[in-house]
Amino acid sequence: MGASITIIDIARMCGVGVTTVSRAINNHPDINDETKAMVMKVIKENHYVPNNSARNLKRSASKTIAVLIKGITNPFFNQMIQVFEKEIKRKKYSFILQRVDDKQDEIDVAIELEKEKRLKGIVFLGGYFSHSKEKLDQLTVPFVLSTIGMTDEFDANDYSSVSVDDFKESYKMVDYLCNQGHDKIAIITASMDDVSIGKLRYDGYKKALEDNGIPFNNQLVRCMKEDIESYSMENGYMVTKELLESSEEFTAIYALSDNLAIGACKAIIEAGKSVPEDYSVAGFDGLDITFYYNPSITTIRQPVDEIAEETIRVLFDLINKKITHAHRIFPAELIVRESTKSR
Amino acid sequence: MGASITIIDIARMCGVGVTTVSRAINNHPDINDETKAMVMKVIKENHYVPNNSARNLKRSASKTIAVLIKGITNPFFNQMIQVFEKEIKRKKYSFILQRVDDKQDEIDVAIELEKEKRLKGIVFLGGYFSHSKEKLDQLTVPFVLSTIGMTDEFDANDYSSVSVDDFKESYKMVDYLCNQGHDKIAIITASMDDVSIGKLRYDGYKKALEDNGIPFNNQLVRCMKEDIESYSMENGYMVTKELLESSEEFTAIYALSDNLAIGACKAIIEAGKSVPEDYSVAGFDGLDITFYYNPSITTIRQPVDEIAEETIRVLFDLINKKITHAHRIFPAELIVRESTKSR
DNA sequence: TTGTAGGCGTTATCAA
DNA sequence: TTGATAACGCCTACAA
Repeated sequence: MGASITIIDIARMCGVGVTTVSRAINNHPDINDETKAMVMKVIKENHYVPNNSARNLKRSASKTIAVLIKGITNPFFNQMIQVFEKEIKRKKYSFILQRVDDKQDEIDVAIELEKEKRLKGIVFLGGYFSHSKEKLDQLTVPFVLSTIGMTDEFDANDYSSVSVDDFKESYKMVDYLCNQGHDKIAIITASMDDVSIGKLRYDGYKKALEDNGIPFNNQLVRCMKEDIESYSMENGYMVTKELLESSEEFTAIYALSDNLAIGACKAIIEAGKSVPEDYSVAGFDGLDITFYYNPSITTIRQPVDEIAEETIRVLFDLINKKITHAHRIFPAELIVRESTKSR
Repeated sequence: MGASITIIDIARMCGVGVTTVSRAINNHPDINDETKAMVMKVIKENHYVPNNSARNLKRSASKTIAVLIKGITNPFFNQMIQVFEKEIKRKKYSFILQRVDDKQDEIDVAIELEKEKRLKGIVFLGGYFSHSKEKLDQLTVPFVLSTIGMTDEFDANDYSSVSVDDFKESYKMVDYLCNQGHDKIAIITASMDDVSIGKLRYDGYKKALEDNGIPFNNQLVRCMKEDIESYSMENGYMVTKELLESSEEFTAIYALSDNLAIGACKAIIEAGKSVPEDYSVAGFDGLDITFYYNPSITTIRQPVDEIAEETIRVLFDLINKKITHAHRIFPAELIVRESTKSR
């Protein structure tokens, strides 16, 4: 214990120099096959494992990509991560997944990790993004924002992104509800000071109402509870309960996420009402559960795999200096299911 | 770019020695407050970030705990991670979350990480566990298996664990179904060569049938599809569809996980049948969604927070050498909801 | 309170 | 094909 076995120990045991051992480990060409086999055998027998800190310290560059993920709660991140991993490995790079706490600054984490692991590129997944250009400039390797809503306050030349158009897709859903004859559409949205996807989707809602000549009713705008996990089923449940208990009339609820929508359905069903007979409910994201829920839920399906693949493609184009920046917008799909009906 | 700024640069810029800078960074007592402030100011201005690899390399020990998680898909891991993080921080330790691929060997990952980060302890979360004692012995720091079903083939003195008794809790559920008058209970289970929780829960099913004098019917045992993500809604859906299309009679389905149960419900509803009127459905785990699903789902709720808290408690007892090993079993709770009825 | 110097475990450079 | 040796960036006796 304590003094772990090192490359020097192995070298001694093999009667060779450390360089030779290092060559064996790292598959260098300049080494005799027999020597290599012998070294590897000794390594196996003694369970020698190279120290990564020392490696990273010494190595000038390593072929590794980090994915920083904020709000690991989001269920479709899992699927994206699968794709990231597959694509990154296909490029013969290795892949690090780093969770970022809600309170942590993802750029700070990225800067630290970049030095520690000699990263070649970074993917930021989820969360809001509001950092000064000065801060972004501290990142010396290419990075891509994936599935992160950005407002216009950023210079598009300063970063790259891959996502859907949250404003437009949100508009699409609300417009659909309007076309189904709904004119009292409640929304479960983020807090009013949200500047990311929450705001974009909310803006889509307002614009769709406006274009359909439906007066905006502030009483139908319901923000998620601050003290409950955001975008969660519980949050949708609580907010909807309150809405139902209020005297406000409405025929449809548009929730900013599928989980919120599920909570909404539950609250409605629990109140002895029915979806969609009494109230239509629509979500956003296209989670698997929306298909399995009863009733199945009308939603906007984000093309998760495509977004993930394109994210990696853009990142490598950045790494290989084929481009300096890029913004890719994917269309999402309105999936009409049982939870909404015309009236 | 390239040559990143180092502690030596900072020292030069400040006109002090590196030791002083190091002291400032690491909050050492032996440093003049003014000097420290000055150093920190220069660090801020130049965006200096210490290189973690160098730190880890030099440090003989660091107060950090790693949580290795296999199958990040499992929804209640998120909740456990929250607790881990909170508890570990409360002990003034820092916390690393490391995802382990399905194909990776978690012990190998742990060994590497232990050296790289000078870990003080490890939590293994999820997955199956079948490693030789020889391999486990390569871990030189304490570790705890959390929520990992273990069969008897291990010497209980070789490791520590915190979990529920999967056999007993599974028995409880099936026994309940029997008491409700069900005698044709289908099960959606893991493949027959599973040696972990899958086997334990399946064994509980068989024993409960036996104790209730119900003949075992192999036709009612349905294994998850190998080519679909295990324990997923989709898997439960496909298996149940097949079961319904077969001529086999049954009145209840017991699924080894809540997600499987949800898939089962969907298949039943889609077939024009009703839960629980035509078929009762029961799950296992106690995920939030079981409350929100329609109908709400009868399940076994694992005391997630308690398990997580106890895991950390045991780990620190191990670290502080208060104990040499421990096995904690938590009781789980049968929650009867709408998806099951007596007949 | 501060600075100098040695070493953590590797890999890269160079010479043999 | 090999091996000695100098970094990599930091921390920490020890000395001042």
